[in-house]
Amino acid sequence: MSGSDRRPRTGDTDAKKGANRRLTSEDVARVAGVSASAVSRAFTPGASVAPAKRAHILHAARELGYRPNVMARAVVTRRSNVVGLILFNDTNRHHPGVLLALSQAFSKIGVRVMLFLLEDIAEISAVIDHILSYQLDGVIAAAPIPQEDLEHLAAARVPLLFYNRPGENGMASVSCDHHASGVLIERHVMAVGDRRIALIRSYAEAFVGNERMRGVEEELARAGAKVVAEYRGDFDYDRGVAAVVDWAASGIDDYDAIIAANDMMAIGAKDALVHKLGKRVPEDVAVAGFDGVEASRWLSHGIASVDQPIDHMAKAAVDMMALRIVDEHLPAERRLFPGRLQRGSSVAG
Amino acid sequence: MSGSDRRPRTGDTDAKKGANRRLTSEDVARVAGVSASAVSRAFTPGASVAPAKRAHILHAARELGYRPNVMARAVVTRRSNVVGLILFNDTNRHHPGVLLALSQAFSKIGVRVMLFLLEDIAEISAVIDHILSYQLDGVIAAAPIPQEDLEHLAAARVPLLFYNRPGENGMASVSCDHHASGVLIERHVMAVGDRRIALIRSYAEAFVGNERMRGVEEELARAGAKVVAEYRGDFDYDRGVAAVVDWAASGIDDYDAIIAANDMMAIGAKDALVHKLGKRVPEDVAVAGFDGVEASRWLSHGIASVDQPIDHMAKAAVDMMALRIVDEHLPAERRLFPGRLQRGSSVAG
DNA sequence: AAAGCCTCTGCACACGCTTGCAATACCTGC
DNA sequence: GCAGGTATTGCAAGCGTGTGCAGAGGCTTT
Repeated sequence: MSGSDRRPRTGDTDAKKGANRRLTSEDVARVAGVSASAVSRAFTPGASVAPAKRAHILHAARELGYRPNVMARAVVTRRSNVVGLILFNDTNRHHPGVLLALSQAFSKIGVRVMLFLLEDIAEISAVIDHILSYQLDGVIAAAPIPQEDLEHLAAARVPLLFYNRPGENGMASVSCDHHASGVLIERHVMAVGDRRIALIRSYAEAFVGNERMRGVEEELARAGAKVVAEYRGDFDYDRGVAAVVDWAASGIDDYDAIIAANDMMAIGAKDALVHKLGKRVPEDVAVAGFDGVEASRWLSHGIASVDQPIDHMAKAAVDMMALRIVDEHLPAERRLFPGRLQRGSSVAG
Repeated sequence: MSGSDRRPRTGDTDAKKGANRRLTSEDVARVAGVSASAVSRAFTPGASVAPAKRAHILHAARELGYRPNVMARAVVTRRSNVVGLILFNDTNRHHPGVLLALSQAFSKIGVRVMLFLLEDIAEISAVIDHILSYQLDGVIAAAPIPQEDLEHLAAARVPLLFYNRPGENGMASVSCDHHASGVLIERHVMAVGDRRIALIRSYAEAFVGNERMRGVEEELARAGAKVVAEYRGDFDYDRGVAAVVDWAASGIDDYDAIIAANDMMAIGAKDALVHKLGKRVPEDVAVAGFDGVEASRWLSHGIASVDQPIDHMAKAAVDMMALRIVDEHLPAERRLFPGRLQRGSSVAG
């Protein structure tokens, strides 16, 4: 039958500029003997098309290899089905599960992710600019956003959701309760009798690290324990090592527990204690961290930590975003998830 | 021909449905007292606009907070400035640097990345479908792609580039020379006198793992060393542990070196040797892996490995992709990068 | 048999942008 | 002063899709 003749771009009926046209709904329409509108409706769930005709059209489309052009659709519907994800590169490096969880949760509801991995906080304004140009449906930010850019996003009515960040001015957020996690880990450390605590902080602007340490310090003060050493790190393994080495160089060695702002630094500290100072963990010094990353559970580490329920968090973030995309007047919710204590051989008991 | 009477259904020039319109080039045009075309040209580098007028327009645009709608632009120019990145989730988990390097290299040339993190290989066809719908400018795949989908991509003229994969049928690819890396690490292990080798492989479909092991085995045979144990793993730490535990359970303990298909498994194997069997590394058994991941260099691990020059590879991949996007007839190149030996305390010497 | 109703369908326009083309302005030389 | 050239500019026709509206049937009701 000449009807099923596969002729994607020859000039039989129209002689268009066939040169490099892509397949369009009109091509399918011609083949299926319907209008372009019908094709559009066939691809729109719930649209008004006779079931038989829809099947026929979809068949023809498949035959030709046609797929609706999402960009064009986005122009008219003003919905791209793409969200932006802003992450610091070290979030991914220190906790790869976050990206994975978010990406997959979005994938499940058919939303695509445009990734913005920041190396430097200074890039953020440029990134927001791109996001606005791309008319993304929403943005999940695991990074601080300058006031000015917040306003731009608001003006463009792009729903914004903070992940593991405070929802400044009542903005929506999904976060682990890092303060509570700090309290939790400190109690765990105290429970085995350690009272002279050394702290390895994150850099000063890191919300997550600060909250954790705030929790630790409050609980520690409440229980009458003492901070005998402090170090400002940056979430990296190397800084954990450096902390312990520096303390030793300064003659500080009267701590009986180290609490680091994340697992990577905790592991670094533990490694330095064991391999540089020849101490035993946990007998001489206990070590604890946060995040419950994979490496923290390795046989050689066994770091006591506080896990983040990232799968639940990701699901919540994605659900919330989906709702806010549909209804922009939805009140901004702030969801907080409790961390879970992960025991480890780095703290006795 | 009463066609010249174009009345877009608005009574006046303004008074549009202001409700939820976004800012358009026409808005800027009105304010700046020019046509929409002029606005478009002002935003197009190299377009023909008087410099003074361009400045004026850009100023007005900034004042209003206008940004060109990239989706609309993409519809007409057929270029979205977005590429798709297909990765297995475990690539990111085991080697987070890859995503980072690629993402940042693209960012530098103003190209955005749409991320597809696969959990299961079965998802890939659906992903390709999405990619085609989104009319992405190109795709970098660090995963195998079924023949059928390759054809779809080719039909849509979407440039495809394999990353750390064979460029099947002469397709473009950027890859580390994993076979050579295998030879390299095996020589390194042999150099310290170890001749009874135990291998921890990846799963059977993993190209990277297979190539590495092929290199190892060739070199090993050439030098007259022997494979005394084998285990099929999957790139995960746990499988490294399991390999050693399983061998012990089967009474196999005459190997003097373990070579694993990646660092994570090497670390697992080393941890099991030390913490489960009470052996010493490297005195009793040497351990080596591949990738040179951060954790491999930690004090407690010190895994001998072969590093991939991922920054160079990423840059090459991005450059190549950029060229292929501009010129679709560019011959498919296959670039191979040599790995670099990373010494570690897990292999004596 | 006429009226009423529901289900489908195509037309035409909109979405926000780019770009070929023709028209205008400006400048040069004579 | 004018012809000829160049640098800008606006017009209008797309790009590929969604969708309100009106019309066409088909079916039930009276």
